[in-house]
Amino acid sequence: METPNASNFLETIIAEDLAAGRVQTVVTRFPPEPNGYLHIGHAKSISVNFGLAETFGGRCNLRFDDTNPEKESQEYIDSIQEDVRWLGYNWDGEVRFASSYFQQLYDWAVYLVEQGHAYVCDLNAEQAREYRGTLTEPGRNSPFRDRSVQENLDLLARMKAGEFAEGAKVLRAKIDMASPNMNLRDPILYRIRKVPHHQTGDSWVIYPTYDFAHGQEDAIEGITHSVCTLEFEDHRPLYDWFIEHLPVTARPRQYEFGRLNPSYTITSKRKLKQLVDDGVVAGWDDPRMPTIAGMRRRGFTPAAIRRFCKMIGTTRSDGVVDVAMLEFAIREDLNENAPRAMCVLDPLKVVLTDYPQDKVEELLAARHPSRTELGERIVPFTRELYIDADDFREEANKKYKRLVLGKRVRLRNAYVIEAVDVVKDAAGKVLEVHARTIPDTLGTDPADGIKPKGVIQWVSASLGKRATVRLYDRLFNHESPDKGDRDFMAHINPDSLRVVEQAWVEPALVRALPEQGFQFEREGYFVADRYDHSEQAPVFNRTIGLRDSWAEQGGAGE
RNA sequence: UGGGGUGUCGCCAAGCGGCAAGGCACCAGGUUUUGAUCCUGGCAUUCGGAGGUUCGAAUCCUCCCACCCCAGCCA
Repeated sequence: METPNASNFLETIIAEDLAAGRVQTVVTRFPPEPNGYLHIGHAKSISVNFGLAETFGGRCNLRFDDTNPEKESQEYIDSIQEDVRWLGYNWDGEVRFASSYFQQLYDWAVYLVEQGHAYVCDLNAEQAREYRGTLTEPGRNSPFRDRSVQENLDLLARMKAGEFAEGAKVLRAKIDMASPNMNLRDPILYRIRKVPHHQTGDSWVIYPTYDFAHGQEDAIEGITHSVCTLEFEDHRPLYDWFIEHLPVTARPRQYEFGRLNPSYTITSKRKLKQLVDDGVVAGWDDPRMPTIAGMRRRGFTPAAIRRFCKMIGTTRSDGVVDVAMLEFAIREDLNENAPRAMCVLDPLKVVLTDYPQDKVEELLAARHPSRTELGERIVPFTRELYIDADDFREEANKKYKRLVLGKRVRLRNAYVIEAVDVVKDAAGKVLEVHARTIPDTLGTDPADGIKPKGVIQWVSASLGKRATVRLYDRLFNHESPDKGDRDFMAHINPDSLRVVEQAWVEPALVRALPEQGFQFEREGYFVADRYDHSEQAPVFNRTIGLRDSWAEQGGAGE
């Protein structure tokens, strides 16, 4: 068998395990807790886990790590499955739930008690913290640590039966209160929570902790490589301890990689939830959110997200990835695949005084500049048009390549025109531009040799359609909005959303399907809103602007 | 001041003792009916620092420094 070309440390490990015969088939899992929507950081984890299975011809499970019913809900379970599928991944078999292993987990807890490896502790949370010691001082043994097996068995059964109040008792592993690794100072296995569970209803009043559940879930499912993020590294000795002390039939191994931290972004479910709850954004799927659902609504494609995840690599170092890389990924995809169209965001009327009043020419325009197979669309040309106010100036220096009074410009996919006059209001504001069309300039330069310097987009004033365009920008104006103890709420970008209620788009655009993406030439990439767009009331979201070296040079400021 | 990690170009990242890949960003040209795309070229005598081993070190050894994670009955 050919050894796959290892391109990251996990692939190297797996390739060696396969080569050494330690595992026959690679089985990984993506194990989200259903307590929030998936975000870009999860996309990386999904890419890593499903990607590993794919690379080595193995399997990847989707398992909900639902051991804490208080924070979880069906809404999250549904959204997570939808997001994973949307990203283009298929999990092996049915969706799994940690909760479906509750009985097995409980039986193993009983086993540990029988072996003298676990005990019921009556310390309350505060006392437990005191007994635990600190990072530099060892903890002290709980006064309940030496209860008899018989008493522990009885107490555990009564915990399960609901005889005790929440917080009154916990089940703990008997390991080492002096361990320098805090996770080994008699960790808690079960706590009492008298709340119904979204999957198991009220059949349980005690729930296993992450530490007692995760590795065993992996063992039950035959996971060979349990991949998680760096902060769980200290938990690995405990993960291994349970596997070694329990009669499990498989031997999963945990490996950790560095989580994704994109700049100008937060990826904490708690904080994202706060943005939603405080109304800073319209919901988990607000296009400004770094959630999968939000990015989807923003116009990102699964391919671009997957590409980005591959691009950033998988390592054990933990840093901040420039969002510019994510932006590159979506631009690359959309540049290649999005049909072109014309949209005017800040309309300024242009009247072609030499063009017949009722004449309409149905011009043909390529859907894509290089992919001719995408065909053409019809764009109506009329006497009155809209161009962007920013594309006209009464006077300008030679660096300005748009329409200037007395000068020419190419109307994209149409004629070259020359501005001959302006109409202003009392305050001197330009209301409309009068221009003339240069004859025979469709698809060719002017016969007189005076070539226009630039090209601008336009929309027929009489046949174009009105549309709502939402211009999104990054949600935070700080590169690391929540690093350290920074208050991320103080770094919200107040201009993260600008709604243009009366943009003009070429008529064909109103028939766009929801979620269809376009490049509005010279503006950026846009998508018909997944929920709000309709032919009668078109709504487009800006996914990302075009690269703009003109603006970068300060051109916009001239 | 305990334990566990990580340090290669502004950012991500290859490299695993033989003479510093690649991508993003940036800069300079060229093409262009999108100031986009595309194309070309530039961008680490140096790998957190200091010693040491070696003919040879980003790669091995020693010490030091910086940053991240851990004291939830969260995951």
